[in-house]
Amino acid sequence: MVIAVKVTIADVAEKAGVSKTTVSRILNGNYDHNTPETIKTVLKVVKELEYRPNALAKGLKSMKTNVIGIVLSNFRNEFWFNVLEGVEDTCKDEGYNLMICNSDGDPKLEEQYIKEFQMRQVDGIVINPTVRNQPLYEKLVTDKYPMVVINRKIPGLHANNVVVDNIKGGYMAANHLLENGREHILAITYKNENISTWQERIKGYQEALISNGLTEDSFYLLEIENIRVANKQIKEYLLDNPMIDGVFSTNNMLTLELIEALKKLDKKVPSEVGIVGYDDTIWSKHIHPPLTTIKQPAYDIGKESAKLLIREIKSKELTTIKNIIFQPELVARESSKEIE
Amino acid sequence: MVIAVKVTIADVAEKAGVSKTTVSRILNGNYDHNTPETIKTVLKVVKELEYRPNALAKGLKSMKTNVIGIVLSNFRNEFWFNVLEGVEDTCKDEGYNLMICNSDGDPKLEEQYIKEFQMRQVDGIVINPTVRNQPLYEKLVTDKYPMVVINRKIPGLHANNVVVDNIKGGYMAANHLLENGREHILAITYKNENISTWQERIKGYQEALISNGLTEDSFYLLEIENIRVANKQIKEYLLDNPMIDGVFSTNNMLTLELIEALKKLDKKVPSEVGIVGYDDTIWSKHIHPPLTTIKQPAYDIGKESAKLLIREIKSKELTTIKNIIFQPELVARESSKEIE
DNA sequence: ATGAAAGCGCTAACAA
DNA sequence: TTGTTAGCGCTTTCAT
Repeated sequence: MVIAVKVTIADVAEKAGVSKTTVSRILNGNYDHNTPETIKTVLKVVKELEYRPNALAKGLKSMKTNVIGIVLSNFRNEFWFNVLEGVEDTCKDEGYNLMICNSDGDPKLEEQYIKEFQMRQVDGIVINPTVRNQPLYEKLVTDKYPMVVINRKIPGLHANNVVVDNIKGGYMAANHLLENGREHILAITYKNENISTWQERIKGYQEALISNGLTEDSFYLLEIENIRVANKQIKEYLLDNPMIDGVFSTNNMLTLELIEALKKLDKKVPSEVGIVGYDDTIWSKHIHPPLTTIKQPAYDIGKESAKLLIREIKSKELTTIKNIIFQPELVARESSKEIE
Repeated sequence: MVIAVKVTIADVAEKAGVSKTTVSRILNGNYDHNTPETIKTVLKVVKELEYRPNALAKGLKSMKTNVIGIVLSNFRNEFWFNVLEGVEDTCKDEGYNLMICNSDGDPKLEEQYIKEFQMRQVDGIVINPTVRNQPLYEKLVTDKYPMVVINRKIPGLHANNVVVDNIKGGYMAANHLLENGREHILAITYKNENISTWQERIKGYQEALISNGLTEDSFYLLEIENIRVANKQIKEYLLDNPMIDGVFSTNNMLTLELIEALKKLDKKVPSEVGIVGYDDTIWSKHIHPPLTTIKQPAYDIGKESAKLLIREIKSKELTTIKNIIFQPELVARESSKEIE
């Protein structure tokens, strides 16, 4: 049995009878000035000794780690896993590794994690911002720390941004319900004044109503305090507003609660209430009735975000800030079927 | 505006008028031998300069990074996200950061990722093994590389292992169906000869049938080649075996396909066919009819795995290998309701 | 074509 | 109580 001993470049050099420099050069593909024999022996010794470069030492010299970090605000939503898969795939393709953490929506935690990433000399970060850390984000920008802000907009922040057109998404949802004969459409969203995602989806909803000739009097908006009270809030709202015949849910967790609430109240979908949800989750088409959703290209968002970040990391010159806006898509199913 | 410049311990030392050693000591809490004034000035300068230690340099010295790596085989299953959340929470509590990658079930990729983790001097790894890399796993064990194998057993491998009792899970599922009047119970699983997870769930299913007085003639087993053909395979099987009145699905993705197939065949759940699925996913109780499932404590699995790993990392002496077995739980809902 | 030596930022013996 | 120095494993300039 071989006792595990860490083998360094010096061991390789010694055994191969050359200098560390030579080994380093060969390992890094600077073949140009080396004898074929030297190359061969060195490579052979590397194999024999199972030498693996120490990334720490390498990084210390070059101040590059080939690691990017991602700060998510939530591990409970399928959407983020698809994003993550995209990010991970890009990392694999580009030779990066991925550090991940979960701010859980807490700005303090977010700040701490970002600082840890920086201490670890992570080459750049992808972040779904809590939006409560404006000064921190600003600092990252002025420090020219490679960064991509994802899924949310931070007002006034001059940073790479990858988002989906949420106004459009909201518009499509509400418009679809109107087209299918609904007249009193409720929009359900999380209560959070600062998050562009929710604001925009609601804005789109409002625009759809207006462009269909309705007025502000026809806006029905329910803001959920948090997921735990969602069910209760929704039931109460629907009881107080029995005219509601269509619901646009801006979040897939809330959609599940909505369905639950409707079932409890014995309101039939779609005959009495039509539903459009957000995010075409894996279960959307399997629930009863199959759910009409606004689909977001989560995987591509992740993929492009990481690509954008790595592009910025690699480019020596100043890269211009880039703004990628993906388009949502309506997937029509039974839950929003036309009222006969 | 301040130009971003990386400030090192030397900068702090100089500005504070002390040596690097002193700064280092104070930063690491070795206050014991320092003047209160020294401490105060140093800390003040650290603040002013916004000094952040370079984790690379630190790690190079100590050969410890306070990073653990996790190798998942799948980013598409809610189960893993709950596991991940548990891991991440433990990391946060214990001051570790997390690197993540996705082997996607590919042994080659898995091996590459593990080696990368090692090059990065990751302190330890959590892995859901592809099971096709036996020599690699053995080597990690003999090298005493801190590791926790999760969710699957590797035969003969003397490593920390955190799993759920899958035999019990399979048993509970089948037994529950029998208790509720089902007589011809199909078990659906992925075709993969080597994965303990599937084998054990099927074993439990068989044990349940036998202990209920049935014989091997009553075993109905469908092995799915891959998720894309699942629907087709299931439909064909059910057509060929119309006596099936109960189905145990060993995986939540397959369950969705199963439901789809039953709908297509116009078989009513639970009146004609009773269903028990695996993993109490977020949508289980919302689909139609609400799904009876075998629930696994995914979050706790993640949490305990990371704790176990970090315990091993921190312990100087040889730790004894630990084997944690979680118990599954049956969540009874409508999909398996008794035949009247 | 190859090597010696300096140095990345930090810690820790050892000295003072 | 504090500082000097060596060195973690690697890359890279500058010699040769």
